Amino acid sequence: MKELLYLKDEQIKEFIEKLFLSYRDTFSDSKTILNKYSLGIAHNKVLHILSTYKGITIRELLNKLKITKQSLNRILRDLIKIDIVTFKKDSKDTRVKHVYLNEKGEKIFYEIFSKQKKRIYNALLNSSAKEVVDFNRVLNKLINSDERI
Amino acid sequence: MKELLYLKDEQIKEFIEKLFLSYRDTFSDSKTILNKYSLGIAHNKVLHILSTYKGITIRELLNKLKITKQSLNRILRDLIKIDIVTFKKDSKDTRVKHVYLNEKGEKIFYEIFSKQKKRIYNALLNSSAKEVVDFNRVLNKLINSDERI
DNA sequence: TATATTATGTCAATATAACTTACCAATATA
DNA sequence: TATATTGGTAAGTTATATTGACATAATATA
Repeated sequence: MKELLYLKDEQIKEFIEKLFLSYRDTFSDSKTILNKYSLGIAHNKVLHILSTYKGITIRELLNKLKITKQSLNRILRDLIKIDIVTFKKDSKDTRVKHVYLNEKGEKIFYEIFSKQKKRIYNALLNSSAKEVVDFNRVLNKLINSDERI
Repeated sequence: MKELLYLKDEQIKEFIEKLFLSYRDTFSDSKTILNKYSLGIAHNKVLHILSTYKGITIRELLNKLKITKQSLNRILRDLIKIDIVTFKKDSKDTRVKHVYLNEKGEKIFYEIFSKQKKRIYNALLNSSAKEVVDFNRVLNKLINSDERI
């Protein structure tokens, strides 16, 4: 049994503020690169997911991003225009489309990611392995309150 | 000296994804209440800061939020319209305005906060005190890369 | 005292990222 | 065959933010 934890509202407010700041700053770190390719944060998020979940379907993308397919389509059209994504029909269910980054896409994403990486890398490098494990554990509890793919 | 930590890109990507999810979900938890008062996430953030930093000045608000004063003014106008903020001139420098939530404002913010609180509360309550401390420590390192007020 | 700077407010135009509503086609499944 | 699922698209709208310009009042400084 874990020891009891007494939580004041002020502490919880602090955590909410910090979650916002860590998100905001992590996604603003990459702005210079995004501007270079006329992309925005919305594209950053899609590229991130495409890089992690290779061959993800449109439906799964929508479930992860929790945006409408009209919004996603705007983003995908931009990515198609600059030729950094490819699609492949599912072999069994031909309605389903799998999305991939092509070589150019992987390169551009890595450029973006390198910027975002620094903040995380520095924070984790200045932490102990135990701290990182605990950080990850609490983070998982924060996001696993509701279901994901 | 802390033990060496080996970090793969995939692990860092995971952390970036989780930071996004924890932020997004925490700030979508309060949507029902915000809708009730015709407010949005931008208002939520300002109310949060006003609740934590009572009597904050406009300049400090701008520095915390990192938005333009035009954007902040739109938000403040809405808060004035529904009569939940008050202002007080600084006694020494009368250019400076201090912003406060009034009683109605504190009430509405608490309604909003109560929704957001649940996610954090549940995550932290299911964690040990040590885990929470480590979580906080890493979070601080993530956001203290650049200066704030 | 004259000038510069700071704090705040406002107008207009624009950008980004999302939304709602509606409709369509192809395919899969009960 | 009827219904559900996967994906695409169009029109119009909303929320949040931007840039640039201009204004006022108060304070700081040369």
